Amino acid sequence: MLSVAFYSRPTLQILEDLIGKVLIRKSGDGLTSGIIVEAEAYRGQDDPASFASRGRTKRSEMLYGPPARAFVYLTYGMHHLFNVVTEQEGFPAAVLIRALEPLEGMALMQQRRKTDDVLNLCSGPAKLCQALDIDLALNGVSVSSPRSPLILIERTNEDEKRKDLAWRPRVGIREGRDRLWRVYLKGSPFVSVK
DNA sequence: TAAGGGATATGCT
DNA sequence: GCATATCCCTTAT
Repeated sequence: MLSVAFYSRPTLQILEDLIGKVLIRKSGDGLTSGIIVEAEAYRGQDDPASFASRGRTKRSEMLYGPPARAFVYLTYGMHHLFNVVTEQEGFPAAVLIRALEPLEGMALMQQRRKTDDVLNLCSGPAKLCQALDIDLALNGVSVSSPRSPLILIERTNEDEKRKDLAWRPRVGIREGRDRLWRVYLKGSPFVSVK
């Protein structure tokens, strides 16, 4: 499992390192997991895309907290977004997980997403929250505790065997209009933005 | 391409 | 208080 130290480093470094890691969600109705193929960084009050750019408010408070905690919020009134808090307590920063390659619990994901299309299960920040049943109830939970319902780990050999990936993790960097720090796994069909 | 929907922050009164 | 604009999206068209 990725340690607190992993999340205490500079956010852009963490951002890149998270590509290829596995996000695991344990819930009452089963286990679901996926390989991170796209993510995006928000760091500091000077980042105009970050909640923190508009000061320390109730909504941005989690960003200022200690690293290795989940920051979940609702956007557009209906979609949950999942971030991992990074850097030292007091410095507002996080990485938004934007897309996963589904790994385990495929049937459960299909049921929650109401589709059988594997490419449509986790190819977006709100889609993956729906597929993994991530909502506000998980806001603030640790992602580096063995007992947590939400953890991140290195890919294991078992995963490699199961997936037999054709591509190797190579990170691409996308510079959007105002989102400068988005990375994705090159060649993956599971990224959210084509 | 647009509509759907709720929480948040801001700017009034 | 209340009104309004905005928000890191998805689905259906």
